[in-house]
Amino acid sequence: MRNVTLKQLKYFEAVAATGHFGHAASLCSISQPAISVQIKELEESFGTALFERSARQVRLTSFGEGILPRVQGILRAVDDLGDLARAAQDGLTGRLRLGIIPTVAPYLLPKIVGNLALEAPDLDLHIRETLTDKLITELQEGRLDAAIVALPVSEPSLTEVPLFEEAFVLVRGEAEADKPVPSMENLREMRLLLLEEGHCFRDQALSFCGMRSNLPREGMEGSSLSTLVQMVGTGIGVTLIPEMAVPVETRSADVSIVRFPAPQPSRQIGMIWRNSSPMAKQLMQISAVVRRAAGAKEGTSA
Amino acid sequence: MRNVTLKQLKYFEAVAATGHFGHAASLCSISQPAISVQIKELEESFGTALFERSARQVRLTSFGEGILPRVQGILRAVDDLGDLARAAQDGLTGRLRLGIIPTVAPYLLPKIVGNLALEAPDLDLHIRETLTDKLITELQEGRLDAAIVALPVSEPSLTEVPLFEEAFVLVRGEAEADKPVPSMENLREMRLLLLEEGHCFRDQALSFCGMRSNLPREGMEGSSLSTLVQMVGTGIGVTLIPEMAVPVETRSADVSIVRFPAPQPSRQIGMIWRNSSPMAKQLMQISAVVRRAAGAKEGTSA
DNA sequence: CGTTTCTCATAATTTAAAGTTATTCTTACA
DNA sequence: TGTAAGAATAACTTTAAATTATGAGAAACG
Repeated sequence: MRNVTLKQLKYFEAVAATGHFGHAASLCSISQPAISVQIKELEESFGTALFERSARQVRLTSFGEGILPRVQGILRAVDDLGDLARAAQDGLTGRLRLGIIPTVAPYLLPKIVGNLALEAPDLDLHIRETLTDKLITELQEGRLDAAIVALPVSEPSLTEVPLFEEAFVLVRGEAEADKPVPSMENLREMRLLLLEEGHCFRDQALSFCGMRSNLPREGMEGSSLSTLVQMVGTGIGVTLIPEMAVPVETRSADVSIVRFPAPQPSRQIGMIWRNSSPMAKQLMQISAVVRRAAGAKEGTSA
Repeated sequence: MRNVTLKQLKYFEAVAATGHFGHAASLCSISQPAISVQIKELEESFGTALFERSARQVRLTSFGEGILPRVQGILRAVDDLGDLARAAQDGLTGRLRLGIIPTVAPYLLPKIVGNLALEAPDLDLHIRETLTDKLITELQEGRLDAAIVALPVSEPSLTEVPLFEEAFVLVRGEAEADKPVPSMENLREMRLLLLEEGHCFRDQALSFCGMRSNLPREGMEGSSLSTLVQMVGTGIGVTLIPEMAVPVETRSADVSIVRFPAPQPSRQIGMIWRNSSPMAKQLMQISAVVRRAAGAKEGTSA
């Protein structure tokens, strides 16, 4: 037995609707024999007549009558697939699983969520905050759709798009507020508080200070920027934090902020996703939204 | 845009299930390129990717994930059509709209209904009782599937199948119970009570008595055999009824029954349906059930 | 009653779609 | 950096679905 096709079901519906092979044919924009043959094959597939043909009339058999609503349901369901597709492709809809590194998430997220809620209300946003390495793994395993990290990540299977440049500022005790900007040498002599191993910002800070990553002394690591700033407030040492974190983290700590003269230390934050991601176009749109949300200078294309 | 086909949906389901084009292909018993091409066309139809192909893995996109359950629903619905067909064709199932003439219905129906309930429990039986002319009209208009009437009807568009031969008996007053069987001449002199115009049995009775149909005198017509027998019981005249009606109609009336010597007057009851009816096979089966239900001598085939 | 008309079925042929094998391209992995 | 895995592409074949033309059966009509 040959298989049932959607075409046959469409023709069946048309004949049922018109009660006339010829009219059904023109309704389907094909010739009458084409309909006849396809209906016949459908009947052979079922092993039962769908229509009763008498000279002047074409009537549904009771079986045909029985399956008609089901057939209509099937055809409608198939059409709906197309509608879904149309809804899904243009505009930002559906689920977006976005990873963000911890040194960016708390400061950027409120803005992102707010902007996306406005500009992409149909987007179902899932956020995951963790270290860069983990984000990359999850991205490659298909458990995330995109991630916001510090560039570059230099994974050949991932596409990078810059979002904004983020300067680092020095956080020191409130007492030193009026002292001059320390030189590099000064900096190296200070007790620099760092994030734990794994945070990319830790490496970026070390790199700026021209230190090797195996330098750190005991008791000088914190698990978040917030902790570091609090530690600075107690006078243990100094630390670096990204510009973006300043308003939030220094609000309630006895610390002062120092901005370096140009060339300012900084890092580039960007968005990454699999090269193979079919959401690329949407992700590009989303990256633009995020960029605007960050209120930062436009990055150049990857 | 080319149309979506059921094949494509099947292949889509297979690839989604296996996460591998090659495996999906062998699952569908076709070659891998065939799957690739069909999936690609499906994606083009939708204007969106269904799968994300990276070198080692094939993953559903969120859109693909979204439509997968719907697609499975569609495929299942199509399979169900086939099941329905199988259920409908063999065995007596579905709706059967059966018409029966009034001079047969009350006596035959109880037996038919009982037997069909046993032998075709899945049959949804609709009964319509009315005059032959109306039954034939409704049959030809497709409002009935079959009818039980007196043969012949001689409609070229209808198939006739004999069910049984039914003798007529004379009903006269109880007082005349011991009188001899009346001759034809006697009969013509009696006041013959008849059914109203339109009943075929009226014509059959008249024909047996060798009378013209325009003979009847006022006040001698009844609307049912039951009425006629009651009238006979009051002594107004005599009547003819079919053998089958005897047990029911003479139970509570002061009448006596006379069976004629051979050649007995009789009529043939049969079943009719449209030549074009696709239920012909089933109707033939049903006619056999009805024949057995009537407990009558086997009729010969039409 | 034959004849015309309506309408579905069938036949012959063409066109289009779907499948096959062979090959290429990409990417991961040793 | 070469090898292997797996999807894509190409060239070609097979199969399915159209088309046009024709046939055949029943109703309708003069």
